[in-house]
Amino acid sequence: MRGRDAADAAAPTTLSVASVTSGPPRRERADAARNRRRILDAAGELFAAHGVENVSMDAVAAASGVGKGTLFRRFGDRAGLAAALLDERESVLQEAILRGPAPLGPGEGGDEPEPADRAEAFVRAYLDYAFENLELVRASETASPGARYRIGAYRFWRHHLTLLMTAGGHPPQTAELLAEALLAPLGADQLTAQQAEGREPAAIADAVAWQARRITRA
Amino acid sequence: MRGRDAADAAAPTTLSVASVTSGPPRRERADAARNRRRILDAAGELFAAHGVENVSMDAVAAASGVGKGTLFRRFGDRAGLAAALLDERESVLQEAILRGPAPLGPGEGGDEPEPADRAEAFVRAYLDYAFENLELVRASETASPGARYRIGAYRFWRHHLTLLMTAGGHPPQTAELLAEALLAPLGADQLTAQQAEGREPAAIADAVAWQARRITRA
DNA sequence: CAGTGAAGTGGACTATGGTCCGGTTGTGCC
DNA sequence: GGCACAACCGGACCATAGTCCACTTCACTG
Repeated sequence: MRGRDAADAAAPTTLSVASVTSGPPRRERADAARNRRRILDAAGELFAAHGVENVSMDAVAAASGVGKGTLFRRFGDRAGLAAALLDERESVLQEAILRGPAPLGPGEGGDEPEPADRAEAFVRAYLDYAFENLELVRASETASPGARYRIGAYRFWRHHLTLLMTAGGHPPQTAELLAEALLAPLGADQLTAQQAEGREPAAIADAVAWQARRITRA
Repeated sequence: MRGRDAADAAAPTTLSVASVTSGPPRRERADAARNRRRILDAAGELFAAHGVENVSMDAVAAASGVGKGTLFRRFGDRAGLAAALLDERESVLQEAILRGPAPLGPGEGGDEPEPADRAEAFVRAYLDYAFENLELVRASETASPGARYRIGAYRFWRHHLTLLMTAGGHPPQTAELLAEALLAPLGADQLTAQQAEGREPAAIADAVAWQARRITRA
């Protein structure tokens, strides 16, 4: 991609998964907006009907009544498309983390929740979200190697956990490394593999949540 | 692939990365053996010269003087080829874990090393290995989504860590989940991303090693 | 040493993600 | 209204992973 569209767009409070649907700096042309909607709608239906893995980008383009070039121009690549589809549900979670009630969010002023509690709550909330949208999340993370770490949302999760780790008593450098280490088992590929092995989401959540508590306190 | 070669082969003590180079149940035909060597040699050179990412399977086939069909028949896919190339160095590590001196291995009979010490030693040894062969390991893990978890070696690492976790006092179910969670930040993709972000291998090792200790004890 | 069939071979073929660019169209400005 | 130009469009095009299968070769057997 020559990466114009997919790259620009503002930097809102919540780091959108791909910063695609948020308001662009200069208003988007009407035909472009129309095509975006069409693509998103068509992709949503196709994915729901046949499973994300089984839908080619060609198919999405065809079903949207749009050329392949347009599709890629708007979303960059397969991961970008998946990310855009995820965007809305994901920012709900981000919102809850930033401003929601404790322990997931900071809660009302006064009684600060424990970092370990917040970390555990985050892990559980994230896993709920991820398992509910597993195919899509996976597509957004594994389209190309390293895609996961480039997504805006990853930065958000990492930043959040880094803050919690710091609050837990870790020095800044270490905090970020630990945040990353804690995020690793939440990768969609890992979750998919575990699920394929017959592991229950609840069991996974328990294990990672325990780990999160344990790690948070220095 | 119709998966004959890449799938069969015996199950030796050390689970080879792809069980490709170990002795097959029925002796391999001479021409096949010769081609395998050719391919491995050519691939090794090409990878070293241009970087794993920049070498297409076509190029490997051409440089080996072998048809593409042969290449894929023997190694299944890109990941399989990378795995075969890794096989030797990797089984050195496995050997050290199974029978080497403490704390990485079990040591001489008598003074059993602490599980936490062994877990830390494993993490550090594995990271040494992984960083030294990062491109290849990455290719073996990310050629197709989920490839990592299908590789024989992954099972080996997981089994080893599961044992240590159990020894650390965790119930079996949890132990395996924690092993998996601890393996996650050792994924080549993750390591590559961290490195790209300017993180030092030593710092990463310290963080994950600390985490390993912390997690091992129930 | 010839016969036999399993194992092995190679390259044409398919599928698909992603790129390119000549032509079109919407928008702000005079 | 009409001009100018950036933004946008679409589909031909390319590269590459992986599949298929008609044909060849090895190694064992009588």
